[in-house]
Amino acid sequence: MLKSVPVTSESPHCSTCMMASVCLPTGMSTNEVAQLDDLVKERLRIEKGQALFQHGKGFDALFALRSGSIKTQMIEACGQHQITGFFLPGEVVGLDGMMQRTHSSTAVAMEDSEVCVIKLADIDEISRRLPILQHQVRLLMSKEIARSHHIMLALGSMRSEQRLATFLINLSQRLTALGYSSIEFSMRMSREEIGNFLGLTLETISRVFSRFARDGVMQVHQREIKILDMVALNELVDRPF
Amino acid sequence: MLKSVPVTSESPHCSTCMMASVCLPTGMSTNEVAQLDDLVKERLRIEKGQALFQHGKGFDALFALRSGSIKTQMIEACGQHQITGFFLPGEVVGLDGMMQRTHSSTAVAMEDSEVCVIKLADIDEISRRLPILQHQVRLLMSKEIARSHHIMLALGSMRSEQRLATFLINLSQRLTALGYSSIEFSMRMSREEIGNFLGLTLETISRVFSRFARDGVMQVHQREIKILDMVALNELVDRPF
DNA sequence: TCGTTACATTGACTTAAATCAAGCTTTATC
DNA sequence: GATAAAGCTTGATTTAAGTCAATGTAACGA
Repeated sequence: MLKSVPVTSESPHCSTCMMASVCLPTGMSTNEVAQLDDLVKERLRIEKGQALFQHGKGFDALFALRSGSIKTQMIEACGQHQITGFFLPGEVVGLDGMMQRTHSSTAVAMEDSEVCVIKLADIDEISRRLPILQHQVRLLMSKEIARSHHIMLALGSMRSEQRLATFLINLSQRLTALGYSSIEFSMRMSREEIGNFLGLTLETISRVFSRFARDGVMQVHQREIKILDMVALNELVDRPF
Repeated sequence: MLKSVPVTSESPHCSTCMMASVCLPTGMSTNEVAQLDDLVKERLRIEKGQALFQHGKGFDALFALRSGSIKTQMIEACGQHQITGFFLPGEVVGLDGMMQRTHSSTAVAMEDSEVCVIKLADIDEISRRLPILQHQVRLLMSKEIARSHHIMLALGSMRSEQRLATFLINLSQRLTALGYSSIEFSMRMSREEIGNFLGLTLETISRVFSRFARDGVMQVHQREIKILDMVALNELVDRPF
């Protein structure tokens, strides 16, 4: 199941972590980051398809994704489910359950992944002497709120092409922040997962990809994407019709 | 424009406010609430149709709705807009801009309203001696995240009847918390606003209301609603088809 | 290497909701 | 109290996306 990875002097803390610049410590000074070393006492390895946490279960920690990718989804009693987010390394998962003591969503690994466990109690303790940590958590939460609202905009008022364009632009930007190419990348999610996330069917996603390819906006081969005309892609989103 | 209402001994602080039990201080002890008196130094009156804050503008405070009602909306360059929330008295508006220093949405009064202004600086200062305030803010933010995710579920995977049913059930529950009837109430929003929020047109909203009325689930007369069969309404949401 | 399984594409057809358009209520204004 | 302006309802028609179905392609394990 979830395997714990001991945090020793070899496996680095925030202060020596390569992800620090894109993770929770973004924007903090070297000195401040150095004070975060007690924040992560545990790491977990999650195999592809396994749940990091489950809807309704108790909550006492945030998870910073170190490697791999994770999706979060709402699951209704009747079986219908909605993917609420795809997470990349450096991003923090679990904010929806913060302080309500239960998770409102389920997080599943899309490939073998590794997360840093950030216990709520430790956040409280460390932020007593490092107030900026509190701000950092609030910043993450407000970003998550703004992110959700942007998705609501897409789901509520965009047509299929605009939704997929928005999705790809966002993915491209986040990959760029991680140092990957902004125009050529490999998606970790299936057509079905993209469709579920965007409120469309897998067939519609496939058709829109084909249309984008036919129109010369991008090359598509399964999950490999190469954006040929980023300007056209952006224009699709900007102009309603 | 926005008129400031001076906070004097007559106009009560959190400790004497009638809304305290449903507002930011929910769940705090009498003793703790008593320490919040410096939190609100200003109140604002907003006339119907006016903006409390605008997308892109600077952010330095949260607003607790004291009376009236407010909607928040995302506005895109090309003119398309999406309502992201309707707020009732006791609810806190502005969390999306928290710590990013700019608002990602615009808040507009749906009727003459009054809000308590909670400066970020004051939250930080007071939570130094009252750590529970920090938790309270985190609780509000995590609720807002969970709320957004539930709306994503509705927008992404429900048909029109289910969306409207979900909306009405939620509204009913929030009104109940305020001491109003859960089955008979007056909506402050137009068909167009409901439609925009739920990713549907005003005509579809109107038709679904008519269908609900015809099926004996509720009585509808303009914005006055009387729910006759709450069980049926809930079942609509629970079972997908 | 083959056969199985999972995922992706494409086509034909259906449908839920959008659009267009006309009346109808209610509220606001002179 | 008449008139205008919003907002709501209902009908006819269109359309974007869904559904059903067949085929294609890549990945995986024996």
